[in-house]
Amino acid sequence: MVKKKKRRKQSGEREMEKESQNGAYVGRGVMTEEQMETLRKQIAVYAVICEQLALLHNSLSSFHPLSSGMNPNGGGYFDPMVVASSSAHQRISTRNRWTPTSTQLQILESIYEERSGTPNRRRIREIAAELSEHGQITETNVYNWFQNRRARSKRKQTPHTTTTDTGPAEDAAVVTTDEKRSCGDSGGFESYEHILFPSPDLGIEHLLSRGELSGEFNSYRL
Amino acid sequence: MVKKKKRRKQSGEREMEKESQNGAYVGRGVMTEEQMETLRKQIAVYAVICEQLALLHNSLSSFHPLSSGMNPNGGGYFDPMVVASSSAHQRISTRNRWTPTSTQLQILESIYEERSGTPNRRRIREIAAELSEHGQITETNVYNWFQNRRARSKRKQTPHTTTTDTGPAEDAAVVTTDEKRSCGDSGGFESYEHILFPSPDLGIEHLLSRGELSGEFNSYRL
DNA sequence: TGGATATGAATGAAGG
DNA sequence: CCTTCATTCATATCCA
Repeated sequence: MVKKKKRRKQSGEREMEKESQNGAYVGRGVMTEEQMETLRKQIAVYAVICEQLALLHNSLSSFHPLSSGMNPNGGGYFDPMVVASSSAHQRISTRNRWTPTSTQLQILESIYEERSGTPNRRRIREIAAELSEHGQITETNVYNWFQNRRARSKRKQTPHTTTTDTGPAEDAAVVTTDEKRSCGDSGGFESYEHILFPSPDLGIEHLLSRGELSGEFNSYRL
Repeated sequence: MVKKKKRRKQSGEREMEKESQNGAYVGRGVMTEEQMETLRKQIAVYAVICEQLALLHNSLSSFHPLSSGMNPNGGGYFDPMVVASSSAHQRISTRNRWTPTSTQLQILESIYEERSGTPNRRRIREIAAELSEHGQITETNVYNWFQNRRARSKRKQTPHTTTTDTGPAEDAAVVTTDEKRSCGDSGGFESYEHILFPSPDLGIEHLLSRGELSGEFNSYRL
């Protein structure tokens, strides 16, 4: 998904091989200053965009006013009940529900896509190891995630319109039942090809606009 | 061969100007293929980072994906959402959520009472079929309704003493890091700090590779 | 008009 | 794997 502009390299990596416009001959493997400048610009642009996104993100994600504390592991929070009172009791520990970070989710999704079926134990281990780079996670989490993911995506049932729709303009619709939820992105390397050389002047809004990124999915169950 | 330099700069525009490490001398204004490759990687990294941030941002911001998942049923009333189906993508900012009609609600309640147990799938189907006579509804709706009904009635007995009440030991929690649903945010920003400014030199494989796949599935069981 | 509450839906985890 | 529960999110609705 994530349809990027079809524009491919606007800084021809190609032409750099064929000629040298600054006069000095350069063999394959070098590029002109101009070309280099273009690349530099692109990097700068990305840097800026990243920065902006980061700022934007920060401003948007405000912390919750009356939230209770979280445990340092980042995986859960304090339990609302039993706090004071009781004797030496394991403070935290109560209910720590793991929540994947967006990065983790993306990775999980991409893995999920490449092959159906729940990964075996070894694979789970690997995945967990990899994901731990992006946040707190355990093998059980990974296991559960795949179980749930699979089970839930399987409910695609026809929303059996149940007739009586009174639907005057009810278009065919027919839920596509793509069930691939957001971020599907092919976690492959090839996926970055499209975005390798986008127009440097694209702005933040451009990046954010492809927001709906959902392949779609909803209504699971039965 | 990628030596992991500890470099931190966000755009290595400098070094590409200074030397040619592949031996071939190149005048100012050109760069070796290797250097160019480095730049290209950096760009790719930024592209990916931007993408990640964008995704992250989307997941955090209030509106979320869900494009056409739910079948257009507005229950008793219509929900103001886009119409023109011809246009491919438009902003579906409002999620339409099912709302039982009063008739449906009555039926649901009565069913709920007669058998507090959980209706199984078959039962759900029947109920949905019946209720569809009184308005749009899906099995999922019925399922969710019972789920929620049961869960909430059960929770009625536990007056959540959360906040609001001068919680004596409440605020003791002290925020260490906020995680929760918001994935990162506030202090959590550090959680994806590693993808924000990874070492440009090797960030790519870290960010993009995961297509190694392998294996077959066997028993996993944790 | 903004907060409090009700409620549909999403999802991690537990049981079987 | 499938079902169920518990918790949480996002909205709709209400009220002052």
